[in-house]
Amino acid sequence: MSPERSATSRKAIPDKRRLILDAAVRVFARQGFHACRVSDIADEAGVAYGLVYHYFASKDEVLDTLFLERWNVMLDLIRDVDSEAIPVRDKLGAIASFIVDSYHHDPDLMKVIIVEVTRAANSFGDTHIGTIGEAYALIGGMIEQAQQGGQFKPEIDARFAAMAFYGTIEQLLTGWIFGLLPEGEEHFERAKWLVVETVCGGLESRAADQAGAR
Amino acid sequence: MSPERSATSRKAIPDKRRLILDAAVRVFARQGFHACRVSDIADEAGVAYGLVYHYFASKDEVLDTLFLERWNVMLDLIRDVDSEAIPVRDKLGAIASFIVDSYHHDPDLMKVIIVEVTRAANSFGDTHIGTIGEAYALIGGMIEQAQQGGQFKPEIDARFAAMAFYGTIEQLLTGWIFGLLPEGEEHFERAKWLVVETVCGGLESRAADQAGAR
DNA sequence: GGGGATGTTGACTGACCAGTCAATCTACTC
DNA sequence: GAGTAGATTGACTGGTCAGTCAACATCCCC
Repeated sequence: MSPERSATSRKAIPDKRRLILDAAVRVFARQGFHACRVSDIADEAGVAYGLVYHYFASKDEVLDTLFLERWNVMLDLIRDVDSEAIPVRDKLGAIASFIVDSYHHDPDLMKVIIVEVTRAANSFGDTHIGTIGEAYALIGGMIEQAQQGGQFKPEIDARFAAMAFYGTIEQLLTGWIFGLLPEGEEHFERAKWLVVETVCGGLESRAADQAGAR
Repeated sequence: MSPERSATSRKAIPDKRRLILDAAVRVFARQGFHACRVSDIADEAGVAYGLVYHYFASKDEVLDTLFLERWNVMLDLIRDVDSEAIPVRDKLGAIASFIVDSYHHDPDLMKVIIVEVTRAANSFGDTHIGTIGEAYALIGGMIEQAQQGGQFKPEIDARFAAMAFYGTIEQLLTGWIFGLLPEGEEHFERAKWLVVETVCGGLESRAADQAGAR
């Protein structure tokens, strides 16, 4: 029936599965994981209730799949960036760009990941703590290297600095998700620059040496 | 029966209510809001199931109460700090200190607030979006003032900068909550300094002017 | 010491929903 | 075109749990 990629996929397996995953993103984003029913996902996807359980063992597994799909892409990107011979500022800029672009292209998915996984200490966050922490650790490693190279000051624990960097980005996304910050192409582009400039360069103007500084 | 503050409180109303709230903090922190039952709260508090509904209209109202109690204390502190005639760095430092100390003194409560409210875009976060946003706005105002005064560079949108600051703190708490960062007196003290130093001064060492800098 | 108000109890109910399953359909093989 | 394997359907079930309520306890005022 559907003309696209019938030649690529040996059997027609992936279509409906993907349909369900994409529908789940929309439903989770709109109602939240706990508040929605599995039937909402099936309805949104236009398939029968039972089909969700043909492709996924449980409601949880649907969210797990969505999270891991995206997070692993990010981990790959971070590793790629890390292996390049470019300044830290550019490395961090590439990561910030990736995350902001991810939100730009699929805000619902990023909303779900942040709201339902990344901060969900008692449910999905706990399940995926290893995977989540890996990203923090990779960024931390990058920063540590920059400290050893003299580009970053050594007195700030690299792990803490990594959290500052990632926390800044995630809070920007949160601001967009909650409608507290202006969205749009220009704002997204500006945000990428801002994250790097804030975390690397700081908010203080270079000219003035603060009176209260040690 | 209980000797403490029987003279202070006209009637013995507050005791059991407080008991329930404190028990709820522990239960929410341990199991999560959605995963726990109201009977868990009652059991933890050592009171009958129905009593929870004598003091609170719903399970939701228990969490609402916990969040508002704490968040309003923070809003008061931010307003107080804002009205003082001290450098921005000290103002931001005072806010960071307050939040870190809050976590130090009652990690469970802060865990619940961050995990269940601050990022819960589809449930409690949405309900309290006004109250939450007020904190961001106050911090943003502080930063804007510092920009006008020349202490902070003007090219970074103050609202975005406020998110960077708050996001950094919240991510540190998240790191502690998930067991990804070391906890303890020294680490908490160090974290306060780190937040301010990172956000105000940046990660880059002053000496080196980056090759890639514009 | 009567009587109203407030505090406290826990069994019960009604709704809700994740997950099951037997039946039906589709597509491909030989 | 019979046979098989996987895809798809949706009615049903079993357990869970928020919130109700009627009864009992305690306190305090007159």
